Formats: sequence, C-alpha cells, structure tokens
Amino acid sequence: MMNNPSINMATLRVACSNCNLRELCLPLGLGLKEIERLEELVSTRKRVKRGDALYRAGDKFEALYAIRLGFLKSAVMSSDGREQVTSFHMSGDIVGLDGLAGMVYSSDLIALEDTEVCILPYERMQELTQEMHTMNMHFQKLLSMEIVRQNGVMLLLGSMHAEERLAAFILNLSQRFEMRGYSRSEFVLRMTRAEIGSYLGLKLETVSRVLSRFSHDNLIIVNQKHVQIMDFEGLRAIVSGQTFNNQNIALKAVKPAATGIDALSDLD
Amino acid sequence: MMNNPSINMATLRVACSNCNLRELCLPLGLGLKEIERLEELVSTRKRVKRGDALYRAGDKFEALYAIRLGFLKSAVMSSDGREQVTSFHMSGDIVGLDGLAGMVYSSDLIALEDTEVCILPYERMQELTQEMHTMNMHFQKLLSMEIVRQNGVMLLLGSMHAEERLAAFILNLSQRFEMRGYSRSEFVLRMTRAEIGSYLGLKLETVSRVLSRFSHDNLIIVNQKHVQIMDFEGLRAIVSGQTFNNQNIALKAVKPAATGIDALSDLD
DNA sequence: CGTTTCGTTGAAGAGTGTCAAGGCCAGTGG
DNA sequence: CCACTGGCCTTGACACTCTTCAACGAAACG
Repeated sequence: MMNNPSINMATLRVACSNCNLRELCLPLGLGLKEIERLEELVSTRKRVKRGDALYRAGDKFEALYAIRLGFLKSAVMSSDGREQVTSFHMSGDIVGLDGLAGMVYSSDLIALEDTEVCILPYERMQELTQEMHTMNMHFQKLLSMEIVRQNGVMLLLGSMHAEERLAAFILNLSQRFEMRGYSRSEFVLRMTRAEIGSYLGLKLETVSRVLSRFSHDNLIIVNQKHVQIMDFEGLRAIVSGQTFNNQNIALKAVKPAATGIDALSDLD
Repeated sequence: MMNNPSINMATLRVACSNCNLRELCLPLGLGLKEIERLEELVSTRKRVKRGDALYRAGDKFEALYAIRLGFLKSAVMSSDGREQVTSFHMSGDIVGLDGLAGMVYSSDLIALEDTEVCILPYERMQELTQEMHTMNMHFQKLLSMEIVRQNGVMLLLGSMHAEERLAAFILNLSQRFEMRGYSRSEFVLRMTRAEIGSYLGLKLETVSRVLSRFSHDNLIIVNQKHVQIMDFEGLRAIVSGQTFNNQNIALKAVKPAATGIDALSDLD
C-alpha cells in the first residue's frame, strides 16, 4: 500500500507543484511533512491589477510575495521625487525582501500587467525558518542572491555604455523567459521605454534610439513592445565591450572569466 | 552574589563588548547564555595588510567577517576586466554576505589600510541562527539592510549628476564616521580618487574636479585625502538637486519625504 | 633620493540629455 | 464603425555633462 513517496508527494503538492515557483520556493529534497508545512504557509493568494501597487514604500512589512503570474517593477524614490526602477519581476520571483530590514517596505512594487501572487506571511515564514533548517538556508540564500544580482546592476550602471546596458538587459530578459519555458528569442516588453531607461540609468529617448540602432544593425527586430532577437552573439559581443574602439582585451586575459560578474545572467 | 545582570554581562562580554561591533553584531536584549554562545562564534581574528585581499571572487565561502578596525572596499569585475567598487566598509560592518548565494564569494574584498577582522565561520553561524531565533532574525535583517543600501546606490548611479553623487558620498561617509564616534566634519579618505570614481560611476578626473569645485565654493576643504566639511546644508542642497537649474520642486511636494530614499543615509 | 603612485588641471571631443514635433496604437464615446 | 483622445514611441537638432588625452605637481615608498 503506497510506499512510493513520489506518488504521495504528487497528491500533497497540489498548491505548489503545478506552480512556476517550485524550483525557487521549494528547497530540494523536502520530506512529506515539510511540504505539508510549506503549503500551509502559502495559503492565500492575491490579484493585483495592472498599474496598481502590491505595496508602497512606507507600508508596514507583513509578507513576502511569490509571483505566480504577471510582471512587476520595483522602484525607489528619492526625497526630491526622482524615481529609480530597481528591478523587474516575473513569475517565480520572490519580492518584498527589502521590507525585512526595517519592518517597512522601502520600495514601491507596481504591477505592469495583471498579476497574481502567493502571500507568504512574515510571521509564518519566521516559524518555518526556525523549525526547518533547509527552509532557513534557502531563505538566506534568496537574500544573498538578491545582493549578488544588485552587484551586477551596479556594475552595469557604473561602468557600461548605453548600448552595453541595453544589450545586457535584453539578453537577461531573454534568459529569464527561457528559464520559464517561454521563447528566448521573441518576447513582449511589459514595461515602457521610460521604465527601461530608469532601470538602466538612461533617458527614454536614448533607450529608443539604441533599440533602433540594434534593429538597424540586424541584432534585433523591434516593433513597439515586441522584440525578436536575431543575433545573440552580436549582443553578447556588445556587452563585453567588443565594439571596434575597444582596448581592454589585454585585461580580459588577466582575470579568469569564471570569477567575473556575468552581465548576462546576474542582472535578473 | 551578583543578581545584577548588567555586571555579569560586563564580565562575559569581554570579546565583543569593547568592540565597535556591539550595536551591529549583538541583537538587543540577549541573555547571558546567548552572549556566551555568541562569543564562542567569533573566536578567531585575522589581520589583513593594506592592499591584500581578505577574499576574492571565486574563493570558497566559509565565513563572514566583522570588521574590528580598518577600511576595505569590495569590488566586482566584469568578464572583460572592468572593475566596479560596490561598497566601502569600515569598523563594525559585516562583510561576505554575497558568498552565501552560491557558497562562493562573488566579489573581491580588499583592505585599503591595515585591517583586523573577526571571523564568523559559516558553519557555526548556521548553528547559531538555527538555535537562537533572535540571532536568525538579526542575520536576515542584516542581509535585507544590504539590499536596501544597494537600492540607494542604484538610485545614485541611475539618476544623479556627478556633483550630487559626490555630495551624497561625502555626507554618507561623514555620517558613518560620526556613528563610530569620529568627527563628522573632518576625516581622511582611505580610498583613491579612482576608487571613489568607480563606486560613483565617474572617472577619477571628474571626482577630482568636482571636489575642487566644492572646495572653491567653500563647501569643503580638500587636501589630498584629507577632507573637512564646511557647509553641511550646502552639500545637502546639492544632493536634493537644489542647484539653480532645478525644477523638480513640484515633485517634491507630491511624495512625503518619509518614504523616499534618503541619499545621505542609505548608501553606507 | 629616485621611483612610483596618486592627484590636479586644461583643452578637445564623445556620448547622453533636453527640447520639440510627429506618428502609432488602444481604448472610449459618439 | 469611425473619430477622438491620451499614452507611448520615434526621430532630429542642439546643448551640456562627463570623458579622454595629456602634462605637470605632490605625496608615498623603498
């Protein structure tokens, strides 16, 4: 009578298993009991309509959110009103990590299309991390991964040109879509040019111009929000600064590539 | 027979209590036993000479480090050799958080002056977070605070001008020195102009020029690495974009200041 | 005390930003 | 169904900030 664990697991996992999160939310090698506990954590769901905020800077931090479906941006605002988009989120991402620091969110999280999230109440989250070592480590790792990602963005903002930023941005999106089972070469940008610009530290006109240039150079085909990548290698070459007037080839040899930040993958 | 806990604590805290870390490393309201455990964690210390690396990108992640004394930078490098300084660290800071993500450090940590750190071995750290709820929460908070800090840096890199970046940078350093009991108006820059530039996304010449301009405008006095702040308000005005040709005053009224990222404090 | 690293300053130029005009598209209401 | 509207995108011309290149001076180090 049923000593095959995988069958039991299949019935228990209803809430999480047919969800895009499974690789992200479920640490590997969980037992039956642990999965039960986990599913009790993510009990509630919530819908956010396009343009609405899941939370805003200053709101009390009460939960993390796992994105089931949809697309969002997070953004911080300076005291004089400048907005900076700090990341774009899609299905499978966990958002709200910045709220832990001061028990208050420090950024706005805005849906760029109709979105559905799973609520992970902070209180229960804490219980779980305390009781399940695996879960605790997974959560710590999640936080650390976000730090590493932001390091990559700082590299991009601090030392790359407009073309390099956009090439890296497109390749990163492509990769993330691919990881989720969508086409890596054809997708729709859910954000506006201004939002891309804010994220990349550029003005919307520059974003538009660079995309047009890419299109003219047959690297991509752009039609408003629709993007098709025609030349992955070409884009990668741009990210690495392999554009004619480039002399840091010498440097490239000094440092093994393995330790370098990969602008293609670490931007999220 | 000593039923005054504060006296007992004084004797037990030898290792940590006369150390700059105490506010950062010790969660508030620890019991005697907990402090004992904590001190057992930070058993070993290590010295790093100026110019040497505490760790490098790619090194196996085995510990976090609490800086007892000294000054360091962390930096990531792109595959084509561009370096980006991602933060400057001083006494009381905990470094190495990026290593958790992949159990490998993803950045270099280089001492800018002779430095002494306490080693927090990852293994023992994990035990401690598992057994002590307070410690676990404190650690999670630490990670989240780093995320919030980086959001501030992204805002700076993505939407501020050279003068604003440098004003914010100086004020932030000032604040951090003050928190550690040093003068907030007079200090020594331990890093080079090139390193400041890398951190702020500027070239070293631009850093030098802007500092000279500040000096000429009587905001600061600069003598090589020695900086004295003469006009805090003036610097703050620059950070907020209050320089003559500024029209985002309208925006300022829209959003309550409390929720905005404070460029002065959140850069670390 | 020479050598190297670091910092300052000037002049010229490249890369983005700013301003402005027009086109495209989706949604709305007649 | 079509015209209208408003938001978004594209493109051009021009301005400006920052970088690049270069030379020199100052401090740090062996």
